[in-house]
Amino acid sequence: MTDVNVSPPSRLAEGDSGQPARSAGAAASPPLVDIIELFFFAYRNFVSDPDEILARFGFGRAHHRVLHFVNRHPGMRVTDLLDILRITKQSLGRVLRELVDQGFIDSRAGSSDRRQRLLYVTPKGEALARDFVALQSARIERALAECGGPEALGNARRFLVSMIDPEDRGPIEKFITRADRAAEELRRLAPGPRSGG
Amino acid sequence: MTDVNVSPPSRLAEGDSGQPARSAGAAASPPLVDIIELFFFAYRNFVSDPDEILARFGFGRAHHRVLHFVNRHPGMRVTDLLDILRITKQSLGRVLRELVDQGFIDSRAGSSDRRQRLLYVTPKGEALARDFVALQSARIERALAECGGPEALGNARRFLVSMIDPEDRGPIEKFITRADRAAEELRRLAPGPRSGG
DNA sequence: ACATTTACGTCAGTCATGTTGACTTTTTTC
DNA sequence: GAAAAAAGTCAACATGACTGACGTAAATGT
Repeated sequence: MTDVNVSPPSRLAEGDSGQPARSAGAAASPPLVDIIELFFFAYRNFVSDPDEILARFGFGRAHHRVLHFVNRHPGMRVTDLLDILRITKQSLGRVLRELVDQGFIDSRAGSSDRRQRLLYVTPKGEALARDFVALQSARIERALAECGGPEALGNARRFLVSMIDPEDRGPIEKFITRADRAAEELRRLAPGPRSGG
Repeated sequence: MTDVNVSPPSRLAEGDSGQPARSAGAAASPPLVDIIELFFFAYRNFVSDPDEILARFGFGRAHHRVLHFVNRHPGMRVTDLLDILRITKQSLGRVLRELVDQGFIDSRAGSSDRRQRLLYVTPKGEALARDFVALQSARIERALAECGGPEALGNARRFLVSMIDPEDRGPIEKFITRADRAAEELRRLAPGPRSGG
């Protein structure tokens, strides 16, 4: 099973087509431990991309997450955000209040149900959210380009989806497609005032 | 499900021919934002796998990281660990002390340089570290199996490596290969009672 | 030999972000 | 009109990061 070459230094750079060694419970270390570690290091770089910008506003990574998801889903309720982030409303409350106070997020009462607070990014908030997406997208683009073929994007997406708990995938994919569709809609209706400013 | 191409599939194909929209604030969202979000959700699931076990010992994720890396690199110095984890020695100190006090990690003075504290997992610590690796490996194996072909592992590895800052890759790859080689060595010398096939 | 540097540890304080639990207000729903 | 839901708030606490200062032992350089 572990006849996957461990020694050649090029192991990481080259994809290797060795077999994954189906022995889930016990041993099976060698070929998968590196994925565990690469995932750790990659994610650490990934989330630290926005740090410098965040620091300029006195924000942390929690602010980034909140801003990102509100930007992706304008008009979302506080409860929706809690479901996505899986934190308590007390934790969210602090961060959200700062974002609202500093004019990055706007919170309006729902029209059909006035108990709800619907969350929107302000233009200022949208600009910041776009900066973050641009930063992280640049890293992903570079990575995909390094991977070569045009199938790299699909491969990465498939892998990441498969890494998610099956029971979480439905909601997450629904969330993503809905947000993408809404963004596309917006782009069609109001083309192009962006990127100029 | 995996072809969440909600928008014109052109973006990535054009990625190289067109300009990569490098300047912050340019357009270019649709196909990459989903990767950003999938990375977030996937990593969250990934790191929460060991939580239940950790809680049984009153440990947190910091303990997991320390134990993992010490297990991977027996005899590593405290400074090495600090370099890898990129935290301060004060932060590491607390966690490390708890792991030593509870008998998961052993800290011996170096023989050639007696200022050094060389870190080793105890049998108890090794068992725990192996549990964590088994848990996370199971998720990765399942994901790779879902991705289909035998090239899925290589694809994932390439993608993750490419997501890492280029200047970090050398040290990280060196670390991983060295650890793999040492582990292989150990397996050859002392074929444990544990390792299945 | 002595000064410097290195490796490690520790005290003291702070910050960011998470947690529980209890409670209120407003509004919708049954 | 009672119950439930959405949101907000207060208080207390845990974790894991941070800075800065200081101490001690051992290696190293001149």
